[in-house]
Amino acid sequence: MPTSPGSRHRRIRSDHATELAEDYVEAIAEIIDQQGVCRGTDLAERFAVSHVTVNRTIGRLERDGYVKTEPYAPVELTAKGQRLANESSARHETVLQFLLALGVPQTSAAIDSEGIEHHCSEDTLNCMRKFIEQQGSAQHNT
Amino acid sequence: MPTSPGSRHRRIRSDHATELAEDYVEAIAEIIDQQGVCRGTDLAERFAVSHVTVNRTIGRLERDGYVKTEPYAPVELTAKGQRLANESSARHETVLQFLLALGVPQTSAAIDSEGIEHHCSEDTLNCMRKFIEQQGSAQHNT
DNA sequence: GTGGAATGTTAGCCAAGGCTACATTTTTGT
DNA sequence: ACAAAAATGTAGCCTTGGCTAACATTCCAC
Repeated sequence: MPTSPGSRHRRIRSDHATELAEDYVEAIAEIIDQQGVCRGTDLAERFAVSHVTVNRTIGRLERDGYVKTEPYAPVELTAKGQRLANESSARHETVLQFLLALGVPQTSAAIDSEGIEHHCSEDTLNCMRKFIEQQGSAQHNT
Repeated sequence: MPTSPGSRHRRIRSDHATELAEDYVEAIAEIIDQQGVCRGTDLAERFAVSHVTVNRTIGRLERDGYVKTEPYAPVELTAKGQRLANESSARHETVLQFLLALGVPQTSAAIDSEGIEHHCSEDTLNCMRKFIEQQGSAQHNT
């Protein structure tokens, strides 16, 4: 048992707390990018939950400063939310590209990357980036 | 957006539901292996939660058929629980060895592997195993 | 400009996974 | 043997993240 017992699990628990937030801001940014605005309904469909659940989750995101909402208006990201969305989506992309470079089939890579992205330290992400590069240049010699 | 929207997230949510169970049975098996028996206190310390939380989690595990308990007695795994523990710990080990082979520093690898192990499909695990083997044999040429 | 569809809100329910405080049982040390 | 300490159990509370049902608002079409 290296490092203090429990510390790792505390980290995992706090990860969980922000996972949903990350998924939401990432989705919101993507939807705004694609469709101009993001409505609750879009998120409900995306996450396959009821619009009520979306509503309350958005409420927590607003409480925590990630989004701005007005009644009956589309959801907008704050600067903080935008920042989190960017980081999150960059991380997601890294993990996805890494899995593909590793040889994981598309469908599995897409699914797994969404679960894995929330649990990668900078160390791990760096190694993934390095691997992607190496694979890219290795293409020549194959 | 390949595959039906939402289906992935449903999967991620149901993953979450079994994550704790996997972590617990894995820890229980390990503690029994090391110390002969596993008490609630051991788990509370391991996961850095109160003994009350452990107690209730164990209750759910018992309800779901993973463990057997008697009041004031150590926790024991059922066959089902043992099986899950074995699978879980094998997966954990694969992910850990993979991260190390990738070049991730020990500490980060240990932490990340605990979060990642729950989100890897068989496809991904297979690719990880293949990579570990290749790295192993590549040692010779370095 | 009114009615219906789409969207948003509120109320109230549930389970999981946290907690503290207090009661009970078991173990341990003298 | 027995008191103190450690472990376990119980009661009751909280937040998150799900849900349905009922109601309110907005928007578009006609």
